[in-house]
Amino acid sequence: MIARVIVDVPSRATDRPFDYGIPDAMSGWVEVGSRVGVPFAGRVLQGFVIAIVPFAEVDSKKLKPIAELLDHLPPLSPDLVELAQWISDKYCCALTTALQAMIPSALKGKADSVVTLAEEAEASDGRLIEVADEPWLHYVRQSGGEVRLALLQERFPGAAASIKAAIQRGTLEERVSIRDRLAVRKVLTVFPPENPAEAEASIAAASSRAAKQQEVARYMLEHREPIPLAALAQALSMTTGTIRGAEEKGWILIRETVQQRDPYAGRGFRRTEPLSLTEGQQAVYDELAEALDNESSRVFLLHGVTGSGKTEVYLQAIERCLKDERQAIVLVPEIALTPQMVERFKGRFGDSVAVMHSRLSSGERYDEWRKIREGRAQVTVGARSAVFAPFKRIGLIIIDEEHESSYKQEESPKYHARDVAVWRARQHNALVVLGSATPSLESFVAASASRGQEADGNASPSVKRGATLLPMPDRVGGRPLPKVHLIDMRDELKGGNRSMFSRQLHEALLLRLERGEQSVLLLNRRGYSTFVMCRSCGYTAQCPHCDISLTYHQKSKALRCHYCGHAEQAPEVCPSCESEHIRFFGTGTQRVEEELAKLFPGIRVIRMDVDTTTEKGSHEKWLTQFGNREADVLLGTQMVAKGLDFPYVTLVGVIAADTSLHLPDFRAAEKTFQLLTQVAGRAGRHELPGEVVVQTYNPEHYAIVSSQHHDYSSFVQEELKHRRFMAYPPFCRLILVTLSHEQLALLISEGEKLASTLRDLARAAGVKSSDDGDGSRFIDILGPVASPIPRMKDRYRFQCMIKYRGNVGASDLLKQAISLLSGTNGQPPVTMSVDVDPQVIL
DNA sequence: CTTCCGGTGAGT
DNA sequence: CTCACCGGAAGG
Repeated sequence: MIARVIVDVPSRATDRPFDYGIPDAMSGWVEVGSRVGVPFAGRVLQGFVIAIVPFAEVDSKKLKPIAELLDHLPPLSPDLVELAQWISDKYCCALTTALQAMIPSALKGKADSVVTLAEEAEASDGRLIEVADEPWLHYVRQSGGEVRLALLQERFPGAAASIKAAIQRGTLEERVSIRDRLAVRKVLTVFPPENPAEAEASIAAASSRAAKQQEVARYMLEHREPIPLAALAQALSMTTGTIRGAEEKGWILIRETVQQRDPYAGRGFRRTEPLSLTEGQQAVYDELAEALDNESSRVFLLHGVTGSGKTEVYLQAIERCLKDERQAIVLVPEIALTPQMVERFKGRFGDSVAVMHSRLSSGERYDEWRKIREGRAQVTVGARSAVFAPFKRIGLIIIDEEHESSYKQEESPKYHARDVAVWRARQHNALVVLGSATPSLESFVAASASRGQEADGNASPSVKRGATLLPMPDRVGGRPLPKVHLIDMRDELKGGNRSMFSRQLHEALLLRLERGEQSVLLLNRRGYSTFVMCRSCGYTAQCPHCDISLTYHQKSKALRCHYCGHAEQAPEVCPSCESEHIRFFGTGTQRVEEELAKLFPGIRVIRMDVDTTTEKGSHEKWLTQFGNREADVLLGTQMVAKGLDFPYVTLVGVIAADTSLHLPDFRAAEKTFQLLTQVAGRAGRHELPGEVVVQTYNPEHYAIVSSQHHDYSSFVQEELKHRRFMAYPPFCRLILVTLSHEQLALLISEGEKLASTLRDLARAAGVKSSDDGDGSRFIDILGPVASPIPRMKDRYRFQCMIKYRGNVGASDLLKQAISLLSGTNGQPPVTMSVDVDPQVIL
């Protein structure tokens, strides 16, 4: 049989299967989804088997055998391979890129050479025959005649030529293989003896000299449970030597065992029982349960206001799914994946939960992944990439806060977890449940269309239909949504208040301090940043490699570029006009913190932003402190808006609601509405009633007014009008192509070429190029224009936007156009990055 | 994306 | 005749 392999070279030329023979020793082990090492262009590369076929496409002379099989259990299953193919097609990326995205990074092996000293090189007296006095040769001999080539090169940097010569001559034999970045963690573990009766007799017969060793043996006979060597030594306060002594006498066993890194080890999760559901929850649950029983793939949009108890519905639906021996995936936005959230799932489903998020080390993530792969977990809670969890039989995929833009991956493969989930669910006849208090317009339109309640008569036919809307309009326990006060900051200024706190917010904060209640303050950070500006000439510090302002880091007193990492010393005087009035504007949150300290002496503030949460576990630490009421105010950026649930929070303040409103992104209003609604939902979730104060300069804007009244549907009506008028999603779809090159002129001409080729192809396919507003199909190619960041890492950037509606084969046209581009004779080629359904247009 | 290979031209 | 360098094609 022949294995068709995708090699790990992410370029267009190699993005196709290559055939390899399966050696007899591996037959039966190599499967679709296996990870293998294969010879390719004179080296060994990692690859994935995507098919096993009886005949090769090339003649057998060219065919080479697979060099090695990298795992016992294939890391991917045939359904994931199929999914990868869909992703590579839909999101225009190399198949290997999609495949790689599905496995933990610990498994991304790189080729590594091991050199062995050939036997002929040694004479009978042990002296080396060929090159006697090379120091590296002695080193190889000392290491048992075998050593990693990389290590040898590292130890003997000057010996490259002589090592190479030795390999060519055959003195050294080179063997190439793929080494994983990380193996399972092994630990020495003590076991009770195989034959307890025999051991017991032997212990009794032993002299009193080995008292300590006898103690070890008796302990193991009594407890019976395997225990890590180090832990036992500590428990009995002795050294491991004593325990090893007991092993030598045959009283106990010491073996290497695979240790599971459990990031949540030693943390007790209080077991919870299903709560009784409210009427609203029950109705939703019933519908999900029935759909689960039908075992056909469906998509539900669970539109529940904040505090309506969506999580309990998820938990019970999962329970139902598990009873049926099917597994469940829960996706949560990265920043909402708080210990609180994890606790709810661990508390209900215990050890059968695997947790996956970016704050785990790569080893921890690998172990959680294996827990799923080996069938020891039935539920996974994780960020975006958990949609690829290697379960065998998925019954349910839940996407909480489905509107979050973090479900879109910004690097290749630029997939949207929501779309991947829908596709994967179809493979498994599983349900997708999209949950949100503020659904994305795309999902909402898809769900309304299927219900026959047209959200808009002209909703695009390209919008996927067939989602079922499940509304949950009431909060659990009949608690009212918090009252939202809009404060017009223009009036504050007129009234002579130049502080960043309105009088009302000031008073509200004071009241919480008096009552000992807590407040959450949100700084809508987009628009603020930490930059340097000269107050006399207006100079701002720019990155020399990217067209972007440098950010100021207070700790290191340095200026840094976010995009390329360039760093320089912060200047003392303006480099342009030599004025001393150069100012460093700190993060917005820093400024707010300072002002709070000034206005409310003794106030305890926890500040959460990129500066204070980069350290591992810091995020968690702050939230625990706040939960323990060790602070009065939790101040932060978007991360304080999501998923937090603290009973003593009765005030939410939004310092400036509109900083995100006027960004040049068609989703600006939607993002603002979502953020305000989410953060308002943090107040008054328990017994104490909540209050929200929103400061704004645009109190009439529909996004702000709708959020004041918690009125999703009027926001949607208004926003859909704008989107339709401007022909933006969900009334069309977008593909953003970014081109970059060192040379501006070449970049522009290549960009023009791409755009005109695309236009020609579209015309030839008979698709009209403008939107008639009647919902019919069209494809429009905009640009090329300079990207929002026109230069990054010394490369200029231009972009084309493809806007289309209906089944026009847009990505096929694009792929065709890219392949038609005639090289750049002599110059390095223009790099192109394709973003299908981009979330951030900025 | 690397590596290989054949072609060229300068150097021994 | 050898060697370094380059550009283009192939990689199973």
